[in-house]
Amino acid sequence: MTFPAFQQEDVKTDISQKLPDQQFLLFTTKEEDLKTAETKKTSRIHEYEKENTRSVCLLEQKRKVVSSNIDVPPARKSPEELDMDKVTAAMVLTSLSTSPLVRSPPIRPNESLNGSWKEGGFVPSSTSSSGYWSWNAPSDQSNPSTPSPPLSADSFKAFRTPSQPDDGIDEAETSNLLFDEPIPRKRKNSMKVMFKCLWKNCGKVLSTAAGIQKHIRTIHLGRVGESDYSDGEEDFYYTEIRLNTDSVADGLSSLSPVSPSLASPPSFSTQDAIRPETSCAKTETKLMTPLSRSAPTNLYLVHTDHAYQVSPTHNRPAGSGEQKQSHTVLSSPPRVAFGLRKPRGEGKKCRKVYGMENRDMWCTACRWKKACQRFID
DNA sequence: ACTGCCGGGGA
DNA sequence: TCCCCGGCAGT
Repeated sequence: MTFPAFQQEDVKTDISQKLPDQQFLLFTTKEEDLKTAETKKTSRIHEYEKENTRSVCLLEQKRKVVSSNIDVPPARKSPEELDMDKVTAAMVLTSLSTSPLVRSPPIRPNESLNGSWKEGGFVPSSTSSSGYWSWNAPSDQSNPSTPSPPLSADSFKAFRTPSQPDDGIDEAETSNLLFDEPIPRKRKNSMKVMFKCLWKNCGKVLSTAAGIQKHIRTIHLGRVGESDYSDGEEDFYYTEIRLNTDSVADGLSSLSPVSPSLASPPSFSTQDAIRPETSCAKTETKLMTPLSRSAPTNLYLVHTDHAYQVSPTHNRPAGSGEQKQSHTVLSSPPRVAFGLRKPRGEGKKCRKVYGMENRDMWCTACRWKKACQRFID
């Protein structure tokens, strides 16, 4: 019987994303279960990305392959393992039935079409000891050196080894959701309101507004001790989504980040925001020091629109004396942490407008190599 | 390489 | 205070 095996495996995989490690340990009995789940998830994510670029025609082919694989017998297990897995599955299913997140968001459909989003693919950080799960880090973490083979029906077949009977079902269904095709096997179709964190490369989805606010405060704003404090502005950074409880992926695809700059409300200039983003993501999985946690550059950039400035220097007037501090006070990532240097102005300045030959037409500041006062950004 | 501009220093 | 410029960082 294949289906139970699929369920328990799949569930365990999802659980590994949704619960802190300590809790997850309650549900699993073996360390290799953790590893297997992680590995599978990673490769599945990889596969999903590829899949999105595929045509509907290919999907049809794939579904055939998948359906033929559903009957493949599951990996052989000893009777004890099976019993243990049954117990595990029962516990997990019971737990999930009360959990807001039934399925993890395996992919955001447009992600593969956009480089900057792709950079922050979903990778479960189940190895984190911080107690949070998150999607972060580049998606090709699974195998950076070897690109995935071009996808064909054959490659799908190869991908679905008998030890992974779950992937076929899971993926076929996700494909249906992504491409808005009728779903053969319907689960209950209740809608659920979730809240998605819109901080770039985060995408955390929680069931309550309070939860997402707390997430933003603790993870992105670094307000650890003041969990109940709210300045009322977090709602700029999460969005309400409605989704089928049988697939979070569907919900996420419905709010697909058409353009990263549009989708992420704190619309930082992307160049400035992307790099710090990775460091921000890292802080979730690493030991959080006050410095590393509190000052992704995007926070610095945000503060012009919102009061999210966390940097201790945020009350200073723009200008004097900040640059050197970022070098001397901070030891590790020298500048990325605090975007202390004022973002370079986009517009043309006197130098560009008048040229070097008309230097006398420049504003005083430009002549003195100071911040232009005539063409202020 | 070009550009914007911070930080420092001379007059 | 005015003015200049070395040097850093973004494009």
